[in-house]
Amino acid sequence: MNDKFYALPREKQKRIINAGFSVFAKNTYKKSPVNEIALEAGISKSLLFFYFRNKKELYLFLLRTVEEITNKALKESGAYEGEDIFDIMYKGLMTKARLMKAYPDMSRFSLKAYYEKDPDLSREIRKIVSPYTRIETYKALPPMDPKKFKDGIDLNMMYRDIFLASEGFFWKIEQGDNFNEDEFVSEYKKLIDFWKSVYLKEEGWKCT
Amino acid sequence: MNDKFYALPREKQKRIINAGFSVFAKNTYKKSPVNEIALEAGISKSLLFFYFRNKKELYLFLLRTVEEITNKALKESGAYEGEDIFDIMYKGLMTKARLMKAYPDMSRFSLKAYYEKDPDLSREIRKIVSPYTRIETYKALPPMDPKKFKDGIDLNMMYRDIFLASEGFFWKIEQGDNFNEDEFVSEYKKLIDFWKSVYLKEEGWKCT
DNA sequence: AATAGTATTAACCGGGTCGGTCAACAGGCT
DNA sequence: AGCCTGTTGACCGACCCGGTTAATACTATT
Repeated sequence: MNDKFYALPREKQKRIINAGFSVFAKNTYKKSPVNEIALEAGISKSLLFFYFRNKKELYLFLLRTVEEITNKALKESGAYEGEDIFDIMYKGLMTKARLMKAYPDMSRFSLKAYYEKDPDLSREIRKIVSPYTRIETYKALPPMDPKKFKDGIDLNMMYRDIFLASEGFFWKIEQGDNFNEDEFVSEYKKLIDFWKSVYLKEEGWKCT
Repeated sequence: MNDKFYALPREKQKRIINAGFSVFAKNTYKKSPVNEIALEAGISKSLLFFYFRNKKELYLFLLRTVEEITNKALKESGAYEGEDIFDIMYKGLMTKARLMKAYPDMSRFSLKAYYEKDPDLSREIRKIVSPYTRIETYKALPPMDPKKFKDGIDLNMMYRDIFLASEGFFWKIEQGDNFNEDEFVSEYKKLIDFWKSVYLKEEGWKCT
């Protein structure tokens, strides 16, 4: 790929990247017209081929970009160091919301990439996509202090419930094209507070 | 469309229908090759064009078929007449499982149809797809007796939690192509039982 | 204003795909 | 053989798509 791309104003880079996410998220790799990406980015197809040698290079660049963006966001949010499970979830939510605002089609793109079947690509895709991204997260639940939770609660099932509801929540948002960040966050906060009230012994602090 | 189609053995009809669901679920209407459908159904493209005048007719037929199938299934399951919410959910689950086994790609197809943008189609799609199918179901929660639930539970939030988790559950299953019906049902039963244990006052009967 | 250098595009090419048609074929029945 | 019904391979014209290239617009420098 042409290094000139990095010299572009960030604004324009993002427009191109998002256009790529959008088109590749909608169609298979093979059925995603480069022209459509260029159009959506507001540039000509020729220029796109000036920055990226060919379609494949563009695609793989986008895939690497996903990794880069998410890793950076996760590190910045401090989502890894968690004391209590609800805190972790809240942090995760905020980063996800920020990401969805900046790159609306990124997650759908990466999901589609994960299931891409094109023989030219699948090998290289699996080389780039970090395996843990799509792992069944609920199996790696963080250590929790059982004393904090109400008696008789099956913690594994609790985590499963929370995890599934979160997935459903994000999924519904990714479906509709109307994405109001504030509403999104406050709705999810309500959910977290509800879970706290149901599962936690002491109805203590609410998340800020 | 040609009435001869209905004279076909049910087996063959289903193969064609499912092939249509599968291909149209993967791609946009415009980018769904009729040939691929024929191939997947094990017949020739020519024959497909013998039964259906053109691509559009085939598509709309499939859409009407979705309505027909789901309506029939819902009526048969008695999912409408519900005493308690968990019972309703359980019935709904079983019908959904049955449907997913018989028509694996149907729900993804109908979802995609809902968001189809093709100018030739969107008008006629909206004419066929019954509006209530995609309504936010959790707003139409059935009348519940508050006494049965533990004190202090926010019933609306409870229903929201359950609804979202179910969506997430179905969504995860629709993603992966491995669909084990038994495992599916038993997993969901576990969830329902968990919810009962958490939300209900008397830990009574488990669902059969 | 002329030049030079860079960013950007319109026009084009060859190969492939797709919706749709049609003449032909296969197989059972009389 | 002749007929009917179900089925297909081969074909067509239009369009699409990845990629190239020659030309244009833009900007800065002299």
